[in-house]
Amino acid sequence: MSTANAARRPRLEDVAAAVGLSTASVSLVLRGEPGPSAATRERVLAAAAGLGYRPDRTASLLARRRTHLLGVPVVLRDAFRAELAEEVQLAADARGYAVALSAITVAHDEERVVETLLDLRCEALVLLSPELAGARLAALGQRVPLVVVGRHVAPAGFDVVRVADDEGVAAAVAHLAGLGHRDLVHVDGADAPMAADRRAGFLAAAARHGARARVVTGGYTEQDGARAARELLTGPALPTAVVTANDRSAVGLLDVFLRAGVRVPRDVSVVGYDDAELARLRHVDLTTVSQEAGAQARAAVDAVLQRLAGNSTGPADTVLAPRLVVRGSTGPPRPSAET
Amino acid sequence: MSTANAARRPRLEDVAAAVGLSTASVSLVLRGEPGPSAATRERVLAAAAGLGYRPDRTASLLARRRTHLLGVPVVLRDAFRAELAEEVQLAADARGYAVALSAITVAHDEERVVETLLDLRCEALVLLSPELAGARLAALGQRVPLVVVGRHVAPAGFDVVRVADDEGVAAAVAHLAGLGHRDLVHVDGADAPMAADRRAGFLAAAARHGARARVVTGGYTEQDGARAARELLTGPALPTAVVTANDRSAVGLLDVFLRAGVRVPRDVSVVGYDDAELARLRHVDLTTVSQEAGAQARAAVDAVLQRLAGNSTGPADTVLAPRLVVRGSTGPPRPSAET
DNA sequence: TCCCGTCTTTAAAGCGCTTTAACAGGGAGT
DNA sequence: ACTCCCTGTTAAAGCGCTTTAAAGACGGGA
Repeated sequence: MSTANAARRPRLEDVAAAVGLSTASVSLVLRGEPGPSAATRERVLAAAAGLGYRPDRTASLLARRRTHLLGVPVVLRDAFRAELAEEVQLAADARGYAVALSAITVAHDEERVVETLLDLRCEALVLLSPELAGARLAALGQRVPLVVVGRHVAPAGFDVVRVADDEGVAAAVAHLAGLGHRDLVHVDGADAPMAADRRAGFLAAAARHGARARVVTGGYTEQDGARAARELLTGPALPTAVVTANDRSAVGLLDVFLRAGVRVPRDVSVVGYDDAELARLRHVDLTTVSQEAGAQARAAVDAVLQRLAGNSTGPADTVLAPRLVVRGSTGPPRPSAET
Repeated sequence: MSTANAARRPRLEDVAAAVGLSTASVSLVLRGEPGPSAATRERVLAAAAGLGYRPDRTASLLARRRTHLLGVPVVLRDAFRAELAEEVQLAADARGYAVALSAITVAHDEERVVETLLDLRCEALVLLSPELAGARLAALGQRVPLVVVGRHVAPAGFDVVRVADDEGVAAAVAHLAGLGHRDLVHVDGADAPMAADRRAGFLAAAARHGARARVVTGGYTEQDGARAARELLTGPALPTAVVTANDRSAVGLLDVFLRAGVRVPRDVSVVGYDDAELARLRHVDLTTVSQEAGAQARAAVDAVLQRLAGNSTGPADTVLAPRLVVRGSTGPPRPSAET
């Protein structure tokens, strides 16, 4: 207890003093860099543990101009994107990167959150279905390694990872057609990202299967699905099956159907999109198209780390295959409802 | 273009050179500290803007041993806590603090997330309904300013902000009793945080109103509510009203009820808890008890900043008043179901 | 004219870590 | 015995900013 006996956080220097070495050696040992001998390593590690030493990330980062931090703006209210963010954190973790999340809110739009994240010195950004205009994305891509997930946009100075949404919806339609459905409705995602792909996939697939196909304007929230459901209920005749633009919309739609006495899947089959956690809930038990959140997250992290390492061979558009997950919300159409 | 014409990020020194001042002055100006004259300020600001200068947070933090960062572990899958996190970010923002979120996942338990956040040099932590044992919380509170939100735990080296859950449930019961309900069920939160308070509040209030009161084991997820609903449906007689431990549970319960042909609120009234976003959805339209997320978040941020400033007058337990939000899921009991 | 107080500005010493270049101290080779 | 080359270790110079103690500038009162 020389001068300061206040419980100061131990520094590298303290560890060095404890073992009678220089801070340089200790630094090497602690980071597992080659150089120090086995005996030295052991002593240092023991001393560090004894002192309860934890490196000061800030200082370390300042010194090496690296942060090993990935920035991810999140919309906390969107369950699927939150799930995706979680997967990104998992994937980043496995590669030795930490993730800083920052919430997009009314007071903090996407642009501002990006700045916050950059101020935290994130080395790269992972944007989940960003709403930023293409030009803004390109500009941002100039500044920092970037990967855009879940949006069909031409890669320009950044990478894109997404799922072939048209195929996903096509698989859903094929499934319904296989069950005998001939009158399909798509509650679309209006002008949201990927909505166009899903809509096009629906129309093309329905045509291919010779089914009657209608599109109702929807959106990506439960509200939107509920609204579409009310529209369908007041319309002339219910279709035998509905494919929504995402699971949240499907849940809203289901809810309104149930309240109206429409049984699922007896009266109407419903297919969602995303395979979000809520689709997996036993009481919802929604047939849906999996976006393979884990795979997308891993691909995104890999892409951005490649770019960070400078091994990026030009902007890449990675398109993963979706996967139909059949659950209890789909079944054969009611005989009376056919033709 | 002397040596490095690579687009290096401008430093404080560059700004200083541009205006012919020292870095010290520039630093003062940029932080709005008193000292520099108005004329100087203007010149510096102009130069900084011209160069597109952005301070290096890492270096700044290293130098002043402050980060102005609040750490918040989040469970992204829990919509209400995510909403709370969002409110915390808003509140922190208003007070000049940034928020670092880190996701609690299967691979990253609460304890580990806390370490991650501390490594990022968060100055204080805001824990939203943490699951850590009381002793661990106390230990953590020794290390770093801490506030626990939404958990009824004795403050010990940290502050607690919560809502009077027993009162909230009591208000719900009073509302139902006022409508004429005499046969109530509480689908509780099992052993989750605050569940005991809500359960006790329910029993006490029901007794006060002379209503028949039953408690069914539930939990905080849709699954739990759905399970409880199935249990009620197979039981002897449905109650005329159900109070759940939270909104998610209520939604699961509603869903199962609807599928079983039970109409809400005609056959059964349902009250949730939290006033999460999903309760507000038009098609759910759930009567619920607001936890005043915004107020809790603000109180939490204030408490932890006080503690950080050292003005904390001992551990505080701030208990806010809940507020009943009446929506469409409650109504008078069916005449036939009375008595 | 000189001294002093007020208002600005700055030199320089860190913050805690990384990294580079250089330096001991031994064998091995000649 | 001498040089060469390892291997292991370290002194010292930063990283980009903040902060402190002190120096300048300037005007007013004695």
